[in-house]
Amino acid sequence: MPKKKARLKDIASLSGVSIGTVDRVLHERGEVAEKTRKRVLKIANDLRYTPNFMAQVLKTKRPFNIVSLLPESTEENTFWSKHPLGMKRAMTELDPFPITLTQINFDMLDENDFLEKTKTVLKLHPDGVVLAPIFKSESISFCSGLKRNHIPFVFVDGYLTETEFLAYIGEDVFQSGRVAGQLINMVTPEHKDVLIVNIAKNLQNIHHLDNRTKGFLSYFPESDQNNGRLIKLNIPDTKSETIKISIDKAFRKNPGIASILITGSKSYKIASYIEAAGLKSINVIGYDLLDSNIAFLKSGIIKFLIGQRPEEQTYKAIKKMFEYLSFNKTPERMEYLPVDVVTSENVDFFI
Amino acid sequence: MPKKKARLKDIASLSGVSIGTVDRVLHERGEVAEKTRKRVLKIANDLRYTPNFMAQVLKTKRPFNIVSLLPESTEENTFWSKHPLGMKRAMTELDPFPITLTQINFDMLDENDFLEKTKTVLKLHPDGVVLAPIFKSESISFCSGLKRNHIPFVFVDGYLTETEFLAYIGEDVFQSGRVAGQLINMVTPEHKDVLIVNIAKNLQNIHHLDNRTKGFLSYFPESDQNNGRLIKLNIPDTKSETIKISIDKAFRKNPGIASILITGSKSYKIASYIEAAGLKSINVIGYDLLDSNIAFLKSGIIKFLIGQRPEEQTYKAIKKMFEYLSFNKTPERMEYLPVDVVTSENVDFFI
DNA sequence: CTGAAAGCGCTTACAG
DNA sequence: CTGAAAGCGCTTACAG
Repeated sequence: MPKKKARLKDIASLSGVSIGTVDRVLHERGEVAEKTRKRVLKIANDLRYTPNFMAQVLKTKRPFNIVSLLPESTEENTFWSKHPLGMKRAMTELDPFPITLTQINFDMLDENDFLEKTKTVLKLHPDGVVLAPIFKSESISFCSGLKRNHIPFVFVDGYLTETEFLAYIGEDVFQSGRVAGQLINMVTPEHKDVLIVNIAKNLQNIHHLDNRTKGFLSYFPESDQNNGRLIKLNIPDTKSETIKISIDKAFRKNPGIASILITGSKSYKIASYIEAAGLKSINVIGYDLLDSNIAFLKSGIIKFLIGQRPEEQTYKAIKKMFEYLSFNKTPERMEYLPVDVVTSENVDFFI
Repeated sequence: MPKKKARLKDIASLSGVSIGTVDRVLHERGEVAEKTRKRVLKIANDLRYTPNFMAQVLKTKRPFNIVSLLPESTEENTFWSKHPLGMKRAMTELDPFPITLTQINFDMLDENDFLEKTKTVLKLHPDGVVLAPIFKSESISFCSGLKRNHIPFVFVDGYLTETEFLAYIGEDVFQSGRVAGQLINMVTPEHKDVLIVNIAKNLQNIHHLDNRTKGFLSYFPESDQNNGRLIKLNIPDTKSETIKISIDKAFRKNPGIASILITGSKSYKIASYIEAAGLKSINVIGYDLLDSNIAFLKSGIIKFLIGQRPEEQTYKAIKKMFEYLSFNKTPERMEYLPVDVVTSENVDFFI
């Protein structure tokens, strides 16, 4: 069974031609008599020829340059701090291959900065681009530019159906909302209310969070448990003071609240309020394994965090782009990573 | 920054020697004047030389033979059906390299069969072995035989501290018990009881399940919630009839039971009973994503399944063994895979 | 339309 | 102790 691999040489000698001719046939470079072609093809097939990968790579020296365009991680928003790690891991694995990666970051609160950075990317003449399409219309026009230049691109974190992206690697946002719905439903006592909190400064985030909220709400009609109310609260600001005031008000209006879902990654801000207010019996559920969230998970204020494997997103994005460029391997277009349910007892495995 | 990689040739010309000499220095094959050695080493260092992986593999043709020794998947126990898939995935990725894998399976209810199969393994003169040490004393003596023959071995599913294994990839069994404890604690109403069920035919399994049970129980003293009792039930048989009788009895004796933990992979057997008895409000929590368990998860009878990524265990075992054999890369010795919390809403991502 | 040859970077056996 | 050369399997430019 582990019979030796056939080589060009084997095909050549069996077909009575030189390896040059065999290669021409196999690579469809033409200039081969039809009769020869057929014969060679048949023998290659019979021998189940597959090229020796090592020799191929050793020989073809064309280097590919990948450029990533992602939001920069800030103190206010550390969600994006994991993404570079995934790219680093991918690049380490791909070290033997002739590829380079240039990482460009933009300010996710500033569309003009994004526009600037797209120009920087184009100037680098990338062979492939990995990006997070935070700003919708700006991203669409950037992607159509890439398309015009025949530069393939892979999305992480979100995707735009308006563009011809090579692949998307990331969360199934709607479904991650449903998972939150199910978890909240399990831990909320009957007839108690649930508060759904959106904290978002800009429109882009709101769109994303809306999808989660839709998924979350979609869980409930089917469920026979829990008849409490689902109360939505939008907080258009990330300041602790604003948050405190909003939540205070919500609690006063709705004394039946037993659980809170935070649709974005800032659950630590709510948890911090809950802790200060001594509301230990409230179930807090949020998203993303930020250090500050994990601290509240471990101290018991946050019951569940839902993870979306940011590091794996970029890791896979780089790998897929590489395989596409180097070996013409067309990737699975939509790859939804698992929605991880994380508690204080299993969180250590995820960090 | 992506400056071109240094080659032997570069080092050779800078040191004023031939590439043969450079190679001798770098591989510590001796027969080099100390002065030359030092000079070459310094230059190699300055150039940050790392060998071209592709060229190395292309040249060194020594094939490595890995043998796996795992329980066979049976109709009664499909847990082991995922493990071959992980090995297959690893082998597909490693297709370009000269390795072979021979899979040997044994009957996990028959120690004599295991002993027979260990002989088969040795006869294959493997360069490395991947095994699940189900039978403790038999595995220990087999492993010491491997050791004597300088054959490295990697454990999956469990490990034996008595042996000099190269690596373990698998669950943190105790911690997976704690995760179960936490989940049960979250969904069990106050003052209600929890039933812990061990279903095991043979001693080996009991040992494994005991560790989970210990982890499970360890969760409770710390918790301030839930003051119900924790009732243990051992069922020394996997027949549905025996199970029915045992559970019936447990329920009659303890009407306060609100939740059931099954410490092994056979929660579908309990779920089937619960469904038939119409006990919809009982929380059932079990382990492992067997098809039959997943069916009950989706139908709502099982609330949580805890997954241990069996496929990833063997995938990583093969990869680590390969990297050790081919590139002398000593792996992380203990690799605990994440304890996955799986519900009906996120299960599809895991299969 | 086809073949012979050089060369990718490394390893190894051989000659000196 | 050191160098020159062959060869792993493939690709590519060149000669005919």
